[in-house]
Amino acid sequence: MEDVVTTLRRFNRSYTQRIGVLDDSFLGSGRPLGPSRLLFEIGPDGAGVLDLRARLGLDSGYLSRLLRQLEAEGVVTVTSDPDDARRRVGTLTDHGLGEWSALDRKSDELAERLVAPLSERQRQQLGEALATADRLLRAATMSFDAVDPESADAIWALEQYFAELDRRFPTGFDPGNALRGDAPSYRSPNGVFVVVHSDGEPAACGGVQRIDETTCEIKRMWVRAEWRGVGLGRRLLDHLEQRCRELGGARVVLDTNSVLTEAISMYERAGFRSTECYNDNPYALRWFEKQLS
Amino acid sequence: MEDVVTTLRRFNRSYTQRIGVLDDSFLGSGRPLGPSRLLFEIGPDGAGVLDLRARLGLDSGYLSRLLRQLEAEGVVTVTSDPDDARRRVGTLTDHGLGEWSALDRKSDELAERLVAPLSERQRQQLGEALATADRLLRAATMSFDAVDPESADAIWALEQYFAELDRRFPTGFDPGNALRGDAPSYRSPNGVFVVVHSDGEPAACGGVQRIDETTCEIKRMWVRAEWRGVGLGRRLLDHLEQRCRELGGARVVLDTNSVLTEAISMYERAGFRSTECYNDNPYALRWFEKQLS
DNA sequence: CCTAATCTCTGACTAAAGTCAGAGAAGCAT
DNA sequence: ATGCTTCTCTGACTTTAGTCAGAGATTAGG
Repeated sequence: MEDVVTTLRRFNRSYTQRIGVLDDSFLGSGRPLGPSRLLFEIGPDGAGVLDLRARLGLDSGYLSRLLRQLEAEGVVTVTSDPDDARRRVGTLTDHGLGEWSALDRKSDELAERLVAPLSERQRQQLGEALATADRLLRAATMSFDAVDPESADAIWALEQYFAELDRRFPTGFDPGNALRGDAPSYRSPNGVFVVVHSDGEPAACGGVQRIDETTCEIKRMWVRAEWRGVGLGRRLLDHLEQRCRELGGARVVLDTNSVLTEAISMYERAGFRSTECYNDNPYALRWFEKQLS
Repeated sequence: MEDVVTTLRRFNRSYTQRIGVLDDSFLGSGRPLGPSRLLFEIGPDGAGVLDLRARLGLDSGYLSRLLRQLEAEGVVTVTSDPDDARRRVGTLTDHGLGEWSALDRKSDELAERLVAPLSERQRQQLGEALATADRLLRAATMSFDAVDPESADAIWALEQYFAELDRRFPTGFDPGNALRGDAPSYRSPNGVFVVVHSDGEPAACGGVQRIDETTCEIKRMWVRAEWRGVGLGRRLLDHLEQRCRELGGARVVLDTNSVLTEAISMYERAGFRSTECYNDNPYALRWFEKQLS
């Protein structure tokens, strides 16, 4: 069995040679790759310039110029962001929307032409293989970001987590004022709140707080449903353990509820051992600890 | 189940965003992408300039300049091709070989880093998915080329075919002078010989010759062992049928031997029906025909 | 209010990635 | 030998894809 690095490199070489045709949809449009990519990325919903910079990896000066160009061509409108006048928002004109659709259609056609020689069964196999590869490569390229516990992403993730607990606990779950009240616990110097991002979208979260001289507690671990099954929970757990070490913790504890069976399984596999009740959390039925080396 | 075009386009977008890191192996080498790609493509075995042009899609003028640049840097040597003094061959100097190795190693490291967050099982899954996708995309992008039956690729493919028949026939197979003697039959205006290429390498072959006013015969159909299982035989058969139509045939015939069971299966699935013996081929035991619409 | 940070824009510029025309040499067929 | 095709190379040039500096406006925090 060949190793994945070799396979990946071979695939990459072969794929980029072939898939250039998908990236050629701008040809014939009278517009080079850069402005075409930008037009496509603005899309029917429009996009903030700061976001476009991040997504396309472009310098603000260059992006500004490209936008001016597209404006001059009558395909894009640039306005100030109502929430922050320093920022700009790009939207497509009607003409721009027509050009966007033409690009989209052409890309569809090019992709269709690429797979046309394959039988129906092969197309299905290809689709499945690509979906698997996509999922795993996305899973491999997530970023683990320490964020403020009251930031938009943190709030959103916690709301999802609490809603799930409410659904799964027999008597429901009432977070009370945990969202805002507990926030300081997860800020420096005695805590941290981590959101895992995939393409800028929150995929998981978890918090660590120091509870005494040698002990840290992991709380609020949650993985978005669509990202379960790719080992993200385990990686987040490992990451949070490392955060505990960085906070000076020699031991890490956590509590959980018996209905969260897959989480308990994961903790045990990660070396957590049952321990005595260490807090008065009304929803906790199991308590775990682990010595950090 | 989502369709493969949508999946492919999504994969493409996500993949090209991430895989840019693999293409960054030239960074820090003091050399931009173009010359780095060329150096890599010349490789430890060297390469002909005409071949490099095809592979990299570059203008001869620009390629000449890049080679001059690499020569000046002492990493490449350019000499005339001994077989044709108009052509050039590029080879790596010892210094160039060192730089090639460094590039190769760095690409390995970047790929390794990309998949590092995945578990062993996930890496295996990713490898399998990529291998499947690679294989199918390669299968989808083969070229069906009419070639001279005495060209190098045609000769090579036929030699492989004959060797396989020799192995599979109980009493062996002796082609006699078929290689050269039959060649005129597969040339315009009454015949054609097709080699299927994948990345410039022969993957399959087959010939069509007109045998009377309304009938063409398909012969010499062969698929390379490593390309079996992706429907290439069937596509070649369809292609050769089309070639028959282009030669004015309303009916197509072929002969085969009973031990070639998978071929017989394919013909039957493709609408060929058993017919009476139409020739004196000592190795043929089954004869098929099909009306072309 | 003040200060620092953030975002966009414009001036000025560079490097990279090429294209096209045409010349010279080599190869092939008649 | 002649004429045509093929390949590379050089001159001359253009477009694309940017980078960096710094100014002006806005926002946030103390």
